[in-house]
Amino acid sequence: MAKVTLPDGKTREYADGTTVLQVAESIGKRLAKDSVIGIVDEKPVDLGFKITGEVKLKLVTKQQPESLDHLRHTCAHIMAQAVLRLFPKTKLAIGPPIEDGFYYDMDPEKPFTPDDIEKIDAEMQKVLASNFPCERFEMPRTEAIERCKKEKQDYKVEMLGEWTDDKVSFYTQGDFTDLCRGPHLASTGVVPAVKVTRATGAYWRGDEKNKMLQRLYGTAWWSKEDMEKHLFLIEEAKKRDHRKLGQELDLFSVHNEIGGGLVHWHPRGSMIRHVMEQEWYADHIKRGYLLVNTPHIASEEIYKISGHLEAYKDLMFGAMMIDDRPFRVKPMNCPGHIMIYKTKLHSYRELPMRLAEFGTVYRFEKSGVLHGMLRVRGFTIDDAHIFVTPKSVEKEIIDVFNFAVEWLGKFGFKDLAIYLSTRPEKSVGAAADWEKTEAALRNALNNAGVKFQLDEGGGAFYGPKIDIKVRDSLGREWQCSTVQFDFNLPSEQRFNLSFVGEDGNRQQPYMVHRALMGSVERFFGVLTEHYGGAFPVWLSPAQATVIPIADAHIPYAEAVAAQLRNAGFRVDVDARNERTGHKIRDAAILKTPYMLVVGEKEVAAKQVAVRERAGKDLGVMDVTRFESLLREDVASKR
RNA sequence: GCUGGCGUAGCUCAGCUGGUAGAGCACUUCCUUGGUAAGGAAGAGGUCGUGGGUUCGAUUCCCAUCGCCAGCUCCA
Repeated sequence: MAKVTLPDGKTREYADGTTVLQVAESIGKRLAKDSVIGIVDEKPVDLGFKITGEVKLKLVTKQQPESLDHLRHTCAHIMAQAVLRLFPKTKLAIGPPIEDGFYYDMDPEKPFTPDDIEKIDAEMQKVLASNFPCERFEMPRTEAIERCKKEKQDYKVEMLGEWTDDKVSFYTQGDFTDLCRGPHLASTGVVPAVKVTRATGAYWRGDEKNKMLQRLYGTAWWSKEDMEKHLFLIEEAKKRDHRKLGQELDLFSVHNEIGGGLVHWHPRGSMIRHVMEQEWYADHIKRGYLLVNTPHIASEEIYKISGHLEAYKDLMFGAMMIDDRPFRVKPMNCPGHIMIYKTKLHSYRELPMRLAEFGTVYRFEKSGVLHGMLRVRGFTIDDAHIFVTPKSVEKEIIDVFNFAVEWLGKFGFKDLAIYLSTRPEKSVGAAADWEKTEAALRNALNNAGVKFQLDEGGGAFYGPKIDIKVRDSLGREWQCSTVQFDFNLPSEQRFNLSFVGEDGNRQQPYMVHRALMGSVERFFGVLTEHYGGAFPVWLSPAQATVIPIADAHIPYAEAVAAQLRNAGFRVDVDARNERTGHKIRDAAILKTPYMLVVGEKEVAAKQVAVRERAGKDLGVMDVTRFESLLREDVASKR
């Protein structure tokens, strides 16, 4: 007798060897139809799994999000099956489900072309149509190694050699068999919607020392509509790509002749940056930060002291000789701020001392990682270094964290991912200090009630950090804010910083490195995608465009613009010899928040006809009335 | 850096198997003075990323190189 306990606590009895599917059928037709796999005693199993003895059973149905993982896992196998049919000599590596889809890493004789992808996709449809049952069988691991050797599946042999299980499982679906832990869908025909999306390279086991394999990506869903929706969202995301918008909206450019990863801010982009910087300065001054400015190059000597040459060398541009001394372009702003701190003796009463700067740094990033404004070689950090007594470091860290959250909120970033990043491989300082400071950051976050994830080994070389990441339109996470705890640079072995304590003795301060935006370039890129280029009024490079209907109305348009500019707003006049519709369209494409149409009637009444960028007509109003409308928008960061 | 793809006018792109280039938008001029997402006409604009090679001849084929794109690795 098999005794099955269901999630609701009820127990049912079946004959030994009853399958999971049969149990589902005994409960309800609908349940049986929607069940994808079973979970027996916490272990996922196929629907065909035969139950014996006393077990707990949970059925995973299509309605549960995790069922998609199993669908996609089976799809990875179906894709591999299609590939082997078309390219029999392909060697298979691994094929897991991922967010929104799956991939399979493989080693074909020739890399896949876009044409191959279509063929593979078509072949997959045939596999679906055949509705092969996915059948599990087991064999001893040693036997499995022999089998895979015979089939020349080198990567499977390698994996099997490393496993310790005595028995391993395979799955067969029609003409295809693959080593796999399972579970799988009952048959290939169960898959309603699947598509191969792209092929790229990927290192075997993610290690760049290993061979580069071909990774085929695919996506799969429980309905065609879900897949269409997903593909549509991807298309929409492409429209928001900051590189595309950067060109369309005339925000920035990058030039071959000057070099990759070196961003040129155009007037419209620079205006947005300027507004952000002004806001930033005001917020920092309000919180007692002190503004500083430091040079872009420095003698190597300083980077020996800081440890950059030791731990950060690969990311620094090469040395240039000046007066027979090697100099470097700065990769970080901390040494300069530290030197300012060191110019005099400080009392504990002065701390925390917060030195802030928009510091432009240059880092040598490998050419393949450069990406618009999000990954560049020269960028400006909205940097600050806070010199703080050990006693108040935890409070300062929380203050900074809250400052960062408030700052991101101003730009509509509410969905944040927070990480605690611990000691990296290349690091300086004693292990005990690392443990102590990691614990301090953890405490600070816990005490503030912040939920966070751990990023093992993701810290800076001089200390652990708290990172806040935001998502771009393609779902990629980008690090913006960072709060870093540094006990290394102030130490005797480095810059030997001190302050005079209450007892009159010299003590060593801690440092907090922090940035709210991280890189201004990256932040701007993410922001552009976030708003889809439709910047809120307070940030928009042009807040309104005055559109005279005919040449006769140009003087009045200029007068309106002058009045608004006088009031502190950014206003253009479109005096081109074009029809009104044309000018409206162009302003809409540039996503200018307001269009002020002025013709004969407006000139006579001394008014403007206001239209929003999305098309809404706000009617005719006095210029002063429009002025207060703008003022409200700016004040509320709309 | 690695694997694959791409690189034609300011932008978006056409150009089959080799015979030195085309469209739309943008730009300039003229006509038009037009009321809420493209008024009309004419003109100008390219050593087809760069350097080699094959060929009587290369934007087209081959090699190298640079850049961009998708990922991998790495990272703010």
